[in-house]
Amino acid sequence: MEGSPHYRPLYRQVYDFLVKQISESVWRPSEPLPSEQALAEQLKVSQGTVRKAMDALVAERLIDRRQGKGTYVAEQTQERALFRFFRLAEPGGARKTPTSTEESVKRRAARSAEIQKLGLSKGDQVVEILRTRLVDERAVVFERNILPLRNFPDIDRKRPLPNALYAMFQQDYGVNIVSAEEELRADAATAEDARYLPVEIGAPLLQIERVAIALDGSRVEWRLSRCDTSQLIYAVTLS
Amino acid sequence: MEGSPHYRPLYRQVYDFLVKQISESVWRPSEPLPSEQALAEQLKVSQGTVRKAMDALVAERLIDRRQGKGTYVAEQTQERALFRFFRLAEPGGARKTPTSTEESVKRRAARSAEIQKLGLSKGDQVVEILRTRLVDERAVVFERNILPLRNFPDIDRKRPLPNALYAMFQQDYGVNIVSAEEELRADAATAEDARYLPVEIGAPLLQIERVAIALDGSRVEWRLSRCDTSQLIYAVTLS
DNA sequence: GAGTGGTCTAGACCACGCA
DNA sequence: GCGTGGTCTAGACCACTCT
Repeated sequence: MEGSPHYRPLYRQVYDFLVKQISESVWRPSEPLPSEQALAEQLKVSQGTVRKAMDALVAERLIDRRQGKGTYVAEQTQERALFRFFRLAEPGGARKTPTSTEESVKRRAARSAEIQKLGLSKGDQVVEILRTRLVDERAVVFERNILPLRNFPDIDRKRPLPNALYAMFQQDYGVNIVSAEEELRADAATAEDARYLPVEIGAPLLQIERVAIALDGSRVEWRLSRCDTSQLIYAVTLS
Repeated sequence: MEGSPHYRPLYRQVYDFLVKQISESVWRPSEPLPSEQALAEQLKVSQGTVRKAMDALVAERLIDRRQGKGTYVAEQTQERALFRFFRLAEPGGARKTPTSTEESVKRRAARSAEIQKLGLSKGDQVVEILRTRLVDERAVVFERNILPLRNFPDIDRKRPLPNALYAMFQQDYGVNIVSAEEELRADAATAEDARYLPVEIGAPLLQIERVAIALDGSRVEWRLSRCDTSQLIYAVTLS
């Protein structure tokens, strides 16, 4: 009793171990984990305990279980990464695949808003990406991404950038995005918006502000999207 | 093996049984279920199987487990129902509690858009509720609700309507809302919007269209909210 | 101390994928 | 037919709440 103020179930410890292996790339995306039995023996716990730990990882979409085959580290394919967080769709729900046109990629010192949103320190550098995203060959989103350079050391030298950045985050930098906090509001189109999107100044746009959260809880992307929702809608399911 | 094309695990059958008890109000909101052991004996399965079935119910927020005490049918208090689905908050995430002013409640025949959205039949009746919702004494949302009369027989005679309709749905009609599909877009304020909200015609508003889904999968509410997001934002966490 | 949910085990058996 | 994940059991013990 005394000496252990915080009770920590066995399966939690197994969970932490598994997360560690994945985040340190001991097991890499699309590779199989050892079987549940093998892990149970290695960690000296029962198969049920390993299973319970894995249940949480499945829920967080960090691993995939395939009955009869094995358990694999989930891979963020372009397709999967896109549809997980890109919410623009046709009214009714049919998902649309966007393409993206890169406008600019710049490295610079972080500004105070960015320092605050991303939990950086003064003097830290960031990479700013401006893109226009098209659906059905129509420009519908003008997007500004801010990435801490420390998490993505040479990202400003990679061209072209893929459509789904998060797949690249995982592949090239070992950064797994597990969730994103979004704040939406309606706003009038500015002159800058009108330069990138076929809208009139003053037209209503949907602004999406996103902070993406990595596996270790750190905030690794700040994104501001200005969306023309005259043809598309932003779809969410609350539960 | 033949004769059973669809494999149906035991815990699924237990799950179905529990859902049935709750949806038929055999166990009512805030009341305790029988203990896991008691249910296991009654249903002739092991405690672990009952537990696994209940895990799903916890995830769907239909029951609450309290260690040392028991398992209870989740109760949609005003507070809980509100914060579960009402997403307007201050920038940064601090939740705001809205109040509501009732503008009108009318019973009428369903229109074709409503028939389609709610899966009704021609000639079915609906109740239409118009409300203005205030945050910090400021009108920020103008809202139109469409409810099938068949699900809520005398709802047009209840006054005043509570702030959180879903708590009343559960309490008075046994209807549990488990999820909601929302479609958001930016739109310019119309003359009607300007009558209810302190905004200029043409100002950008956030429109939220929601279909609420009940425990049995049926769509029981269609809601259109027009929101002034000059002070507040719509907050979601994607995961 | 009695009763409830929560964890953990060891072992059996089922469903599935593949060679 | 073997190996993997998926289900199910019976029983032990732990943590928590209330009396």
